[in-house]
This record gives sequence, C-alpha cells and structure tokens, in this order.
Amino acid sequence: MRPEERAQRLLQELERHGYRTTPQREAVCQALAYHGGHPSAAEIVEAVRPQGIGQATVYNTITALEKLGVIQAMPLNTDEHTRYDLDTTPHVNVVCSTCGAILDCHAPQLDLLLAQLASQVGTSFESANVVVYGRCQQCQRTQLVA
Amino acid sequence: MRPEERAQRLLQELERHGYRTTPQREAVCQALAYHGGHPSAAEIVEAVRPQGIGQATVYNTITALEKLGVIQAMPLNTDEHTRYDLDTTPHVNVVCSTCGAILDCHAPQLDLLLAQLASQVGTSFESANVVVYGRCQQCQRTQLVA
DNA sequence: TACTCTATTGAGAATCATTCTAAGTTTAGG
DNA sequence: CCTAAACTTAGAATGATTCTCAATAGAGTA
Repeated sequence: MRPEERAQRLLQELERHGYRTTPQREAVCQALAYHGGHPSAAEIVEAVRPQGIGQATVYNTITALEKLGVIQAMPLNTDEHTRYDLDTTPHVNVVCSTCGAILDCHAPQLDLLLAQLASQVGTSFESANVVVYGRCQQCQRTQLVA
Repeated sequence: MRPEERAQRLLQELERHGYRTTPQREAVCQALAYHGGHPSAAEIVEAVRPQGIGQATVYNTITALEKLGVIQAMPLNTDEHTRYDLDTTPHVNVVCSTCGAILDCHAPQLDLLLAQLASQVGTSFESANVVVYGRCQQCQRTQLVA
C-alpha cells in the first residue's frame, strides 16, 4: 500500500469512529504513513513540529489510532521509546540487536501457532506482538571485519 | 525448579561472570525467584525494602542479570513498567488484556518457526519475546455476568 | 592484623518519555 | 450568528529508570 493511501486509511478510520478530521491529524497520519518503518512518538513529534503541531496532539492522535486498533504499540528492549507498527496483522518483527533495524516477516506458521494456542488456552485472541532479537546479516559481516 | 534452586542459579551465574556475591544480591535474586510470576523492578524494590536495600542496587542487579541473559526484559503494552521473565527459553506469553494475568505457554511450533526464520532471514538468533494479548477464560465469564 | 585497591551500595538528584491541566480556538449544527 | 462540544497546545506534572558520588565492604597481600 502506498504511503498516501495508508495515510488516508488512518484518517478514515478516525472519522468512522467519530473523530473529526483536522489539519493536525492529517499531518500526524501522513507522518506515520510516510515514515516507512516503525515510527516512535518522538519521531512524529519531530516530523510535524515545522507545521507548528504540538506534542500533545501527536500523542493524542497516536493514542486514538492505537485504541481503534489501526496501529499497534511495539515496546522494545533495545529502544527507550515505544515504536508503532502500522501492520496490525500477526507477523514476526526481527530486530537487529546491534543496529536496531526492524524487519517485518510474515510467516504462515505463526497464524497456525496463534490459532492452536487460542483454542488450547481458551483465550479470545486480540493481538500479537512477536519480536525476535538477533544480529542482521550486515552487522554480522561488520563484526567479522572489525 | 524450586524457587530456592532458581535463586541459587541466578547468584551462581553472577558469580561465574565475576560479580561478587553480596547479601543485597542474594536478597534480590531470592525476591525474583520467589515472585512466581513475572516481576517488575518496582515489585522487587518493594520486596527487599524491609531489608534496607536501595532501589539503585535492585536496578543494578536486575540489569546485570539481564545482560548475562539469565532473565529477560518483557515490556508490555498493558503495563507501565517493564516486567522480567525468568524463563529465557522461547515461549509464548499469553497476556490477559483485562486482568493482566500472564501465562507462559511452551509450544513446539514456536521453536520450529524461529529456526526457519533464522535460516530464511540469515540473522543469528539471540532471543525471542512473543506476547499474545487476549481475554482469559475467567475474564470472559466475568464479562458475560456483568 | 593492618593496608590497599577495587567492587559495591544507596540516598538523592537528574533524565526523559509520556500524561495531564487548563485556557484558548475551531467547528458543526441550529 | 450562537452555542456547546470537540480540538489544540504550552507548560506543568508524573513516574520509571538512570546517574552521581561519597561511604562501605571484601579480597588479596604482607
């Protein structure tokens, strides 16, 4: 999905739930969509600051989106701030413990695992946050050279 | 593993890596081991406060254990503080989004998934943090009654 | 035992992401 | 236009975690 489409979808979802569309919310949604990776609140605050948008608004908007389930909080061990995932379907986030890069991996076995788990434990499944820490190929090479 | 054994193992691991064994570290390790669930730093601080142990020491010890890989940080969306897992083998943490209860689930498919992932992506695998949010059976029943 | 050097402890201050407050601004709908 | 409710935001407050640094304890040595 292209960034512009994605931004639209975020806004639409807000509107659909009774939130007004404002220039500030548009800017926040665009910043989220155009980030490309896994944005943190601080990064979005930074991105929309030139447009005179306050941090409270950024946090409010992000919190609203999270409550609606359109984005997903993703607290990490390697980072001091919470990052957000625009992809809320179950997938594995492979995090390089050296450079911090995050790679989204969709593995069919994960859905299977979750389905089995839900029936076994009897929980009604809501969301999943799967994080695997390792060293990415590039950082492995760098390590060898150093 | 019995709590007392577990506490011993934590201490031994510290010692094995050059950390001295002190009464304070013993107390922190015991508090971790006897907690039974997924302790937070604040809970351990509280638990050892009667013995006159400061929070800096608790945080230092926990950080040391985490660096050695004997315990694992487990940041959650539902909780304001980081919790720790004494079980560092890959497993699924099923978290009830209503009552906050955490259930450890060992699923053989997870190990399979991780192995395949490692070979696919080419990362050297270090640790995994798998969290599934849902509503536990008990909270589902309560919901019906209310 | 006395000495020295290093690791450890811990009270209190500092940090920093996030949340709250309260006052001003915008908007929808009549 | 009005008005009430939603929205924005600067700045203050919160609260977990980290840092500082002076005091203490322990291991090795003579």
